[in-house]
Amino acid sequence: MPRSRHSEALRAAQMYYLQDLTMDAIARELRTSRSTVSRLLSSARESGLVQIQIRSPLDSAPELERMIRSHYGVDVHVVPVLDTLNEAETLDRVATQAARTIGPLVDSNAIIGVAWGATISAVSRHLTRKITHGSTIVQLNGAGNMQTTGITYASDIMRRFGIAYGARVEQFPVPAFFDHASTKTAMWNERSVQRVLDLQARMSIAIFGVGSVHSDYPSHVYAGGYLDESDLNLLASSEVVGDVATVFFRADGSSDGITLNERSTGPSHEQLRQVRRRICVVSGASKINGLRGALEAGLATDLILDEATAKQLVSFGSAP
Amino acid sequence: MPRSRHSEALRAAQMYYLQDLTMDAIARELRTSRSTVSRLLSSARESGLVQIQIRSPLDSAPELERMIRSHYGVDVHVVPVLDTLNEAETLDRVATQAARTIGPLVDSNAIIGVAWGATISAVSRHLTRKITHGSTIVQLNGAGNMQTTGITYASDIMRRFGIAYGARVEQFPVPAFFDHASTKTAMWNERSVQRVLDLQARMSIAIFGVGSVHSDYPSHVYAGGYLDESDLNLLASSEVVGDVATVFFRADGSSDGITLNERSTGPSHEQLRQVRRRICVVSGASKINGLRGALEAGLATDLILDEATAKQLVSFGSAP
DNA sequence: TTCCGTTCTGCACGTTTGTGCAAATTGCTT
DNA sequence: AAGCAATTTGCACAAACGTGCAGAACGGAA
Repeated sequence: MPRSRHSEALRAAQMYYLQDLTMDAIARELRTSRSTVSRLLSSARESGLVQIQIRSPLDSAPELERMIRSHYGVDVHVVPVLDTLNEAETLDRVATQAARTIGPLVDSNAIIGVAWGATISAVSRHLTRKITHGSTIVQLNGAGNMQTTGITYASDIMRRFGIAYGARVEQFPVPAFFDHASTKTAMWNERSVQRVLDLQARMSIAIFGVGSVHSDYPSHVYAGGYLDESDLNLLASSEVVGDVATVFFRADGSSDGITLNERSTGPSHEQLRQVRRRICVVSGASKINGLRGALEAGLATDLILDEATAKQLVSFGSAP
Repeated sequence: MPRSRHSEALRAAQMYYLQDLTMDAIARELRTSRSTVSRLLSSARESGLVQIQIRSPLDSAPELERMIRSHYGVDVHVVPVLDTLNEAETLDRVATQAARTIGPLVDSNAIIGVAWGATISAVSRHLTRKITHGSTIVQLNGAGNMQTTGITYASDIMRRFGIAYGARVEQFPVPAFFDHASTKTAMWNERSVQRVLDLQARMSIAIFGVGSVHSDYPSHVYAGGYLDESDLNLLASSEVVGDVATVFFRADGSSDGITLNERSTGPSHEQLRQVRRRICVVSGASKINGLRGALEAGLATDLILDEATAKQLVSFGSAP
């Protein structure tokens, strides 16, 4: 972090990536050891000084991407992963690639809405740093539940985003679901809450996963003590297939008349669709139902998902 | 270039650069050998699929860059090079970095004006591929001289630019200087020439070096049989310090009354200054006089130069 | 100044990556 | 179908790279 180290890292990065010198040659010019140069380059990469991106010309994008793109109208990034890998490993790789894909989209003065959940948590752990000015990270939905405040879990995610982009972090200190819709109405008039809602209304980027009701690997929302027995029955009887930021929808993307949403703290689908860039990260084919619903609802503009799930999506999609 | 190889390269690049797998792991997933993966990655880099760039946040840009930027109002990229290296090696490194710096600036449908000379020739040899559509490379000034047509030399440069960006190439088949201004006037009315002039008028990017009269290592223009004895005397008596694309200027940037310019085929300074992005590449401190003149004339918006020359520029600049 | 905790450095080693070469494959021609 | 030239592959080796560790350098606090 000291100034001269930073500028040495810049020099080293220029020589390595722009002039194709070996670390050895750079070490000699910088009068230091090769291992130091290796470390300088690591830090240049980590601090976002070196940006590596992959631009796949649309016309050479694989079949899979083209089909999903044309069917759902989203910008799609399929993460190549062997179908045989376990869920945890797949998640890790999707998250790594998602973090790197998001990086270039973040700009100065952006307001970035971030949901919480296993997927986004994994993404937050792989973010690479990029210096921006005046950016804000805003939490999309409350995280408290009946047993715990859930605050640390969600706030760790938020904090990691904040650090990566040098952004201010705005938490949303409310439960995930209110017990009574009237409490929500009351809270929504509180000025502290309104500040957060106002930021959400001005988001330029939203980042979220999806929850799926019939997932082998149930989302936090369905398993973590956020909903009680009667709530779960309610979901079943409303034909809910999944959620985005704790707001539920059916297979056709509709969400009207799902009473639980009146007690949820996430942004309504209508509001979410106002956001210019809405990035959905999905790992694991068991989320396919939730994912399809979210896409039908038009919640995402960008979709990052593993190859196996992408294949599922296409095989369903071709016979609607 | 075959389709499947291209998409294998894309997969490999995603796994390597976006998921941090080793080549070994990628080889296993792709059911091929590690060396093939190594080659796939090379081709992904060469074909411009992988873009590596270095974004130096302005506030941490080294002293040197800030001073030049504020003094001359150009966007400057100082290439770190030991002051002790010989000219040829310095040129090679400046050219490599220049080529990589130019890459990201080239877009589809761009019209790119390219001058010729030792510096730009070196740059052309280091270009990395980037696929664009509908771009055009247009030669800025004629290359013929009294002994040879100069065509192959200049056209090699042009061709390399064309290949790198998948662009159409428009040569400018005229001598560097006419013997008589009247011939130029006549030629300028030819439709074949007008097509080129029209393209030049619509350039979005211009790329050029500078010639310097008092360079140890004189430019092609001053040594290559383009000018005769009396021309050189003419330059001396007009206090010319250098040229850009065979159009001459004095130390203060002025070029009025330099009669040789009336016979030159390069774009007038006035015309050049219309171009949105004007990239000047300079290697070697002996070009300092020409460079200062070019900057005074406001010919460049972007300057790429080696560190030693940058230091010279600053030390002059601070005592104008 | 001396002490101690922290950060940085270079070494040595193991890992990862690039590349010349011969064999295998591909694509085209006859 | 067979032949041939051009390309691609895997091997084996050499070059380049990352990192744990011990010692050096640094930066306060006493």
